[in-house]
Amino acid sequence: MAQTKNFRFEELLDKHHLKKTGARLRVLSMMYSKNTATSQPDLESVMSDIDRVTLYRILNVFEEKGIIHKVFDLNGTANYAVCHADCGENHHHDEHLHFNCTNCKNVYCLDDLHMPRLNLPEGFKADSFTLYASGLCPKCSKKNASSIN
Amino acid sequence: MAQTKNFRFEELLDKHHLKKTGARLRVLSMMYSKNTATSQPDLESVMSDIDRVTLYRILNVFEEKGIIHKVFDLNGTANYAVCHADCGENHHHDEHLHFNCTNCKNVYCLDDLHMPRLNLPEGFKADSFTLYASGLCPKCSKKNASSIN
DNA sequence: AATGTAAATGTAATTATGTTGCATTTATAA
DNA sequence: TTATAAATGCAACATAATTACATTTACATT
Ligand SMILES: [Mn+2]
Ligand SMILES: [Mn+2]
Ligand SMILES: [Zn+2]
Ligand SMILES: [Zn+2]
Repeated sequence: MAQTKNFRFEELLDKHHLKKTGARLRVLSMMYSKNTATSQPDLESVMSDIDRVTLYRILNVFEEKGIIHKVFDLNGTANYAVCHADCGENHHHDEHLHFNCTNCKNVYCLDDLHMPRLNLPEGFKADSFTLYASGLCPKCSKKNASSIN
Repeated sequence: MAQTKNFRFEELLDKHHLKKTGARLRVLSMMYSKNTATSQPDLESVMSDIDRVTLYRILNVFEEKGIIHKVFDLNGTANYAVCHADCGENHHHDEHLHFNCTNCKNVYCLDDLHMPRLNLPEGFKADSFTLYASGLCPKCSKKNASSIN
């Protein structure tokens, strides 16, 4: 039931010493219910009753706490996805592939795809990597195959 | 001398059937003179006499023609860099590492670093990849090492 | 249960980024 | 030289994001 479901997010907010407000619970609920990232514009239109500034502040504090991470899609639009790795306050470890479907515009975090180790040119000291790919997601490539026009 | 230098860019514009205008030559000259990408805000402030809209249009047409490519840095800011691969009209092949220095904010295109082949989960059909890394560039890591406070 | 307070939200204003439509200018082909 | 398509400039608009400050609310403490 809905109550049990929300309890999980209340615990999460508690853990990070954040007050349990309706807006925060709704943002968490929405982001955790999908297997793709959520764009800022989508969040804004879905939660149009919540003030835009509040939304930005919620997203920022969630990112700081390591609850979500930001990823820009091919158009430079900010998208947000829940962190699965052991992310925490100012410690993000979201080194996975971000797949951007050119058809449905969804951004998928492909966590299980471990980052290939590579040796940078002399002098460069990397502390984080992100891999981007674009193309067709499973749903869209299937649709595409059936509609051979 | 300056005349010889500019001749190279005039040829480039010719090749792509673009008119040789002062604004375009200046943009080319600036981007080719650096070994890092140039941010849109930087371009705008350096070329403040050129209209903002004109600048956007120049960048867009250069990108379409395969002269430059766009890359978003860690803050989602648009940066532009010259294409070295065999890019052309609507054919980009800039599948290299983009290194974003967290200190000087410069974006480096590390062309020689070829993309590692990786197998995506069932159903995903990728047609382009980009690898991002962030950390310290050679200059900044050197500076950092000497100033142990 | 009442209350004090820091945290969170709302509101208004401002800045940055990017686009569109239209008038004017200019590069260049003829 | 001239005609014209291409390029630029300008005004208006749209969206994204931030800042400052006033108000409300969650929640710890009494
Ligand atoms: Mn991700
Ligand atoms: Mn590049
Ligand atoms: Zn798709
Ligand atoms: Zn640097």
